Amino acid sequence: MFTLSFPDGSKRDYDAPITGLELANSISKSLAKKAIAIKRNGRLDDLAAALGEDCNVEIVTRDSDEALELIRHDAAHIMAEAVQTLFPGTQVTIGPVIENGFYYDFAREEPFHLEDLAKIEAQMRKIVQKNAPFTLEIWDRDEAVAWFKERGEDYKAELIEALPEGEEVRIYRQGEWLDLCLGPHLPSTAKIGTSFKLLKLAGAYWRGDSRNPMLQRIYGTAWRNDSELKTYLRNLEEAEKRDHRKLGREMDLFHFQEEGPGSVFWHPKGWTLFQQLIGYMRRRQHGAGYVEVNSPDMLDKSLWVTSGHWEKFGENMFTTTTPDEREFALKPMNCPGHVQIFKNGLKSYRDLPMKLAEFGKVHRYEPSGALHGLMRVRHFTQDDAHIFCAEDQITAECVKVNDLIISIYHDFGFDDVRVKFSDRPEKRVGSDEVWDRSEAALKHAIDKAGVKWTLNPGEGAFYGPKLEYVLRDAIGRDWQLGTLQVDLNLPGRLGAFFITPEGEKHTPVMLHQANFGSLERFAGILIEHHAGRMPLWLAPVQVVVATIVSEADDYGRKVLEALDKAGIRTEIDLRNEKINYKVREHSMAKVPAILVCGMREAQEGTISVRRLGQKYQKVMPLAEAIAALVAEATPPDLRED
RNA sequence: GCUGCUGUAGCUCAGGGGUAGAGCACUCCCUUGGUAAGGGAGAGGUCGAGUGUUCAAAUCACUCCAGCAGCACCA
Repeated sequence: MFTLSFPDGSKRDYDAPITGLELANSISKSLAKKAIAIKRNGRLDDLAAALGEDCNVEIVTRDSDEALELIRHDAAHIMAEAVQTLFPGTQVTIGPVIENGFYYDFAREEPFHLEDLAKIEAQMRKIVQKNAPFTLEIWDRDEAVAWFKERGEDYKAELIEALPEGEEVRIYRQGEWLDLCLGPHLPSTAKIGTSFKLLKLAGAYWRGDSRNPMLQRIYGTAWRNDSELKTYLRNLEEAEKRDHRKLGREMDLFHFQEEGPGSVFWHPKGWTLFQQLIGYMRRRQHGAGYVEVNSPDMLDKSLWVTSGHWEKFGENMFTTTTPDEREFALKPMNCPGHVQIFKNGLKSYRDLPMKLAEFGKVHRYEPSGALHGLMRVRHFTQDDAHIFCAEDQITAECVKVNDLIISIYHDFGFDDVRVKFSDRPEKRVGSDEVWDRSEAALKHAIDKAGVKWTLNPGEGAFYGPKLEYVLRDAIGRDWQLGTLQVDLNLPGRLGAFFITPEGEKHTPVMLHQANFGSLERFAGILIEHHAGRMPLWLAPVQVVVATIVSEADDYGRKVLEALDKAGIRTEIDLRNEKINYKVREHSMAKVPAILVCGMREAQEGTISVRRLGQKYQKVMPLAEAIAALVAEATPPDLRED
């Protein structure tokens, strides 16, 4: 006898094993109809799975969140069957569920074409209509390998061979077709519904390793119903409108051109935004005890060899040979330069922690396929800083850095920052003992700071473990912004030391930190976050004064002058156009405030304020309007409240 | 870097073996109009670059460059 416990707290005893479907049926016919899987002690399983022991059990219906995962998983299987039906000889590899959808990687000589997606989708709909049941079979490992090999499915055979010893070989059959799979699955193909769509084609390396052959990946999305699918597709379209590359062009912020791949041409408006970011960061750094420095853009190659950068990143550095045949490299980082500044002149323990900050333009020859608007460029400005300290100061300094970064992001409206902890990579400098210490120190610090983090194994910098502060762009892609790294290696390699109270030479620890990270990338993220509608303090043009009739132009100029004096970035529109036209144009240009004046305002000394996104305007005395704008345009770190 | 796709006017895009088209933007003229497009006229392109096929290439083929999506990479 065994007992099943249900979500509502009730319990029932059973003498013989019972399947999920039987259980659902025993509760109610309607539940059985909606049931698509069970959850046993919190883990999903097939509806056909037998329950024979004490456990908590829950019937999963199609309305649940778990259903989405199952639908997408099944859709991947169905897509694989469809592809193999239409393109015999194609090998299947893996096909997992991802956020908002699924993909499957195929091995096939001939490339798929975009037009093929519609055919595959049509075939999928046929398979759905057949309503073939998904059934689980446990196969003998050797037989399974032989079976797949016989059919030319070398990748699947490899996957089975790679299964840990003692693990079952689970095969799910759907009609004629079958696949190796952990499951669980829906009861049958029709249960996935018809709300799916194949979206894109791409290449992807077998097992994620660029030394392996490239497979062909087909991405799809699947939802519970058409309205969910429609909403998702519409959101995708909306997100594309926020793309900073598109907005950058429309708002005249920056551009790229063929001669400078991965290099930004900042236009006056974009550069204004950029300068606001720098100004803000300078204030924050100053307030936190940093001093700003500037180090050379180009340094002798030997320095990069000593630091270890050459060994790891030599191929990604821009170099130049001078007429006297010295080889120089454009700096890909500021740290070696900052170490030189630290080394210049004897440093005492009294100087620690020493915090050097720089807005340095760094140059990295990024692979062509990695370039992406402002997010990934070959020349970018790092707001990076290096804290030289003693080992017993690491924790306290890291906690301060973390607090600073979080507070900075908060000022920009980013409250959902994710933090990843990346530990030692394969290719690294320094002994394991040093790595043990630096990883432990950083971990200790973030835990002390009370930050939630996830582990990113093996993704640390070559000289030390790192925290990555990650934000998401409009289309859901993640980008690293800030970082904090504990480095017990470079200072020693570059010969930095300080004098201890005992009068001994000691190697300092270096904390690498970047708050914005890349200013270019941060600007890109900001633009997407606000869909171009920047908060007043950041907007390149904060106010446009627009006159209704040319008799009001003189008054308009006075308004401009007053705003200028108040430090508001203002433009004036005296063109011979109707006010509708001017309002439309500046609204589309995402100017936060349009100050309109006609003869009425000129006579009364007022102004009509129209804020971006609002349908109505407010007429108020000029001085009052300016005061309100000045208050709002104050950067968050300078506000009184 | 790899796979697939794309490259025509400032922007968005149509066209397609017989030496180029639309809308918006731009310039000029008329219009002085009260909160998201007043009217008219005009100007603007070696069709990404190179090579080849052809009587003829923006159109076809190849190479390169750049961009887009994804993968790999990201100090």
